[in-house]
Amino acid sequence: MTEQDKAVGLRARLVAAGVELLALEGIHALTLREIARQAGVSHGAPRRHFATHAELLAAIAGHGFGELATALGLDAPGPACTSASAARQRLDELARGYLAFAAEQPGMFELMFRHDVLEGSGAELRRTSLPLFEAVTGLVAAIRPPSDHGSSPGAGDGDGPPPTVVAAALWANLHGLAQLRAWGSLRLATGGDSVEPLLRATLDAHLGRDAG
Amino acid sequence: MTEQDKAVGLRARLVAAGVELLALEGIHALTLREIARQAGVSHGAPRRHFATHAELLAAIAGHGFGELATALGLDAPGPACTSASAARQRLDELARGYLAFAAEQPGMFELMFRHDVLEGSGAELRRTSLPLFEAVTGLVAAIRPPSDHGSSPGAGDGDGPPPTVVAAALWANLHGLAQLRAWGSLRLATGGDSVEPLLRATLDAHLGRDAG
DNA sequence: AGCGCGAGTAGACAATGTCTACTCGATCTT
DNA sequence: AAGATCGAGTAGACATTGTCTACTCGCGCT
Repeated sequence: MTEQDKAVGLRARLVAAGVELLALEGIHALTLREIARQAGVSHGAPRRHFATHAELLAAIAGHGFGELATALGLDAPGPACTSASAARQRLDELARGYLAFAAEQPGMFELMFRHDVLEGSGAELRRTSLPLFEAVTGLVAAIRPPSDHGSSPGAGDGDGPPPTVVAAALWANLHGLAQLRAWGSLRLATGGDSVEPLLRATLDAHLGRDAG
Repeated sequence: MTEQDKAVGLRARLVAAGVELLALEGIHALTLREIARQAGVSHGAPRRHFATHAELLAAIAGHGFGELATALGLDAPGPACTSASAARQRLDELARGYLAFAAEQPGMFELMFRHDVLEGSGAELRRTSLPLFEAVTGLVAAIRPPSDHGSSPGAGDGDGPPPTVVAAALWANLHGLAQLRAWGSLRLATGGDSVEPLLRATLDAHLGRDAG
């Protein structure tokens, strides 16, 4: 609405208006016309920058992925976390940050993983979550290094699955926790709505119980 | 459309039309008027049975929960699964059934966990998933019985979290796997789109690696 | 027989996404 | 420097949607 807003271009202004609207009113308020209204332009203006409504929503979701990456500290490369305990602690931070983001910005979190609304633009957005997954994989590998002591792979109670698999399973677990909490199922299941014991059980299950 | 359809009442016919439409066209086709069209009535007819569009969608989702319970064999009480290995095998079945349902009926799975569209009716629907959770909890308890050998709680590498927490974490993990696979993220993360290794890693992580 | 009422119909209304015609101001050409 | 060009935003039309409000019809009841 201000002069500075006008300077940044309508595209960014529309995304900003959508983000604000999403946080304030929820996902149902993200109509094309309402976003245009909030940005102070006519309902036909967004079409110059986004071919369709879904593209605008995808841009808003993209902003959310950027915010998530920032909240998790994935913008800067950061220290390598060589020691296992440091990696474990970093994974604790990442997991808590992920759940906190989902809890504090439920509308944005929901939009980010609504593939029906993102449609074609979903593929590119999915790539945005790749750095997060790679970071988790690296940390998992730091905790459980690929032991090269020559045993045959997959024989009995060996080293367990490779870090990629552990990281994906852990990520899915975190995502499920966030989703079910947003849905209110955890309150029903465990009585309280605290995710803390569930988060601890999840991390312990996938990464081992040794460190905290 | 047939005479028998008319006999079962419009309410059930609308739900059936919605289920069929959801499986065939996806969630975007579930408009009130399209469902009414599919059921062969005017667009005002559903209002006699469902006060609002969301209520009709909630009824369709409820049908989905029933189908899921049937697919998982939760309608009949079934044998108690006293032995740990039998319980573990049953959990394998449940997990695979859950993922299979999400994969085979993606539209229904998505609708079932879209709390924004279920609105007020969500609370009742959430209760529908309670039997599933209780079954998982019981099986987890059968695998890891509450050891009463008197050690102080939470002291070091003891018995781990109670079955309720393990069951909830495992359920969240399965749900996250289903969700991320539906979203297409697993293909990006692990290369292949097979959930089998992820499922195995998940079960092993939460239930221990001893049995298969 | 007359009446009431449940159930479905038809139309109206506001709101939405998309499309098209148009306007206006800046930039570029000759 | 005057006129053409084009990007960017406006305004209106159109089909579709959810909801609301008469209205109609058929069945059972007193």
